[in-house]
Amino acid sequence: MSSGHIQGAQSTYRTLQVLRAIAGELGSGVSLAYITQRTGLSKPTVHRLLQALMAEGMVEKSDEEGYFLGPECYALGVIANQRYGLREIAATPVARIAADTGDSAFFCLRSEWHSLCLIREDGSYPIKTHVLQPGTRLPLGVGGAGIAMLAAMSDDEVEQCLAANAEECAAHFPNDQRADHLPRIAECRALGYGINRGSVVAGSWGIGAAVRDRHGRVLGALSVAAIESRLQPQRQRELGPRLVEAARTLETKIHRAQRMR
Amino acid sequence: MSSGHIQGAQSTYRTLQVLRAIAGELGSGVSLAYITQRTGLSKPTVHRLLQALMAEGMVEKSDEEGYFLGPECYALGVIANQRYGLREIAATPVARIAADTGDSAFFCLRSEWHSLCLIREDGSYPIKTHVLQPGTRLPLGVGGAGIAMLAAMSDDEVEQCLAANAEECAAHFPNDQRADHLPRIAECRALGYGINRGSVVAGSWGIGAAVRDRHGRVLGALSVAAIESRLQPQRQRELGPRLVEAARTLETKIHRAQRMR
DNA sequence: CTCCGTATTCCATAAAATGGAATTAAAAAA
DNA sequence: TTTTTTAATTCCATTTTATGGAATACGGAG
Repeated sequence: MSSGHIQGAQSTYRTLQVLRAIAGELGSGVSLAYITQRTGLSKPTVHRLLQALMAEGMVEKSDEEGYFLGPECYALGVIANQRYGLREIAATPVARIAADTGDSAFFCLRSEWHSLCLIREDGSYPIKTHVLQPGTRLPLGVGGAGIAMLAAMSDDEVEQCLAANAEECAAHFPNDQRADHLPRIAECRALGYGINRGSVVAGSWGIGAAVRDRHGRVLGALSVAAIESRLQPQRQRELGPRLVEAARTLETKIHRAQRMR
Repeated sequence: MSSGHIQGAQSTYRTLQVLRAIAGELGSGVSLAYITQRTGLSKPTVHRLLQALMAEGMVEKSDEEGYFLGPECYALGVIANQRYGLREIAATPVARIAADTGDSAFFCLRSEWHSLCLIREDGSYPIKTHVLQPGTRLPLGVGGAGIAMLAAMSDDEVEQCLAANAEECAAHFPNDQRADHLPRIAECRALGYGINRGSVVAGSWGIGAAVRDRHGRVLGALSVAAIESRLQPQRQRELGPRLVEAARTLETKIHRAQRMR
């Protein structure tokens, strides 16, 4: 998928490809054949890598459901969380946005070419859109957060991303093909925030603002979702900059957390 | 470290070795030299693997502190958590043990040859031992949970573990050398629960019971810690079986969670 | 400037990973 | 039950990739 270019580390890339093919299906198990197909690797290769990953506890296999991520992945995540405790750091701003706006607020994490919903906080407004739940994984470029993240990347990365997700978008998101993405990205770059006008589920609109790490890489995005009527242009112009500001504040908090031991 | 034996996957093992060498220092960054020394791999090899891991977001580097786990590790953990949500599942029993006994209760996760504290819940008794915090990592065999986990493994694994941790124990835990471990393991196997008689910090005692997955592999352990005077033999005989029972109940919950999608 | 510890690059060699094809196991159909 | 189909696993000669010694570059400290 990603064109691994460090020389002499092919199998490292392949190992990670396999892990992510499994991760891509979230909690549900996947078959060897599926991984084979998704990664483009040969059957014996995938099988060999899986055996090794299983021996190390990174992957487990259930007879009924196939392969899924194992306890060592979980442990790695727990440890990464010590430094990288995005959930804790982002929880406060997300809650505040939800409280202030009355709508549902989110923090989504970038994961490969996808957006992974980490936090959801509902606001007080009685009609809530339930498209994004914690754990929901959408291709980048889809949804408010996804648009913001994609727009925050280089054209080159955008290109790679659209290529990587083309198939999935074609299958699940008829309103998120290549031609639909580009103008939204341009708009987002101009405004600073991304606008989702119901392309995932009709009537469910959203706004997102990207969050970068200290090196400028896109980490994730803050976003707000509401029904169409609550996100008309005037409110977009109100919420957008508010989200962007919150994203900036969050960024400095994250940078600080990453700096100290 | 672990003698990877699946043929044709050397670099997968090496990649994971590097990741774990970094994870082993928890949130703090490590140097290339450190990883080199810890894994026994050559400098160019480690360097190459790190470049690849960084390109994939599994590892990050800060100029001041060196390498640490990156956002993709975090994301993997979040996803593994969907199925493997040990924290959520174990939270209730841990809280109940703390409430019932009045002492601090813990759930520790097995991570390689270490015990990683996931959950700590304080009881009502006013003197608390603060040796184990969430995130604390101890060699297996050290502490109540660690003894229980180690004792639950095969003699062969115990051997590997002691070898792997010998250096660390020698450096940090003078009361946890090989000769100290073996009788404790024997005791634990006889009783069903492990007893830590202050070998980490004098006066801080503990009891632990191992938790296995559906395939019998050790996942982690429940434990209780208190000051010495609160864990004398009579109370050990009271708490031990209680912990074991809680561990059994937890196991069935975990197995059920792992079975369904 | 030099020394020293650390990180990075090079490249000929050795070793490991590869994948086509064969085999086996597991489901599905007859 | 047996047959058919599909998926998983093993084999092994071939080729590519990973390897690590040595050389080089970097970054303080004196």
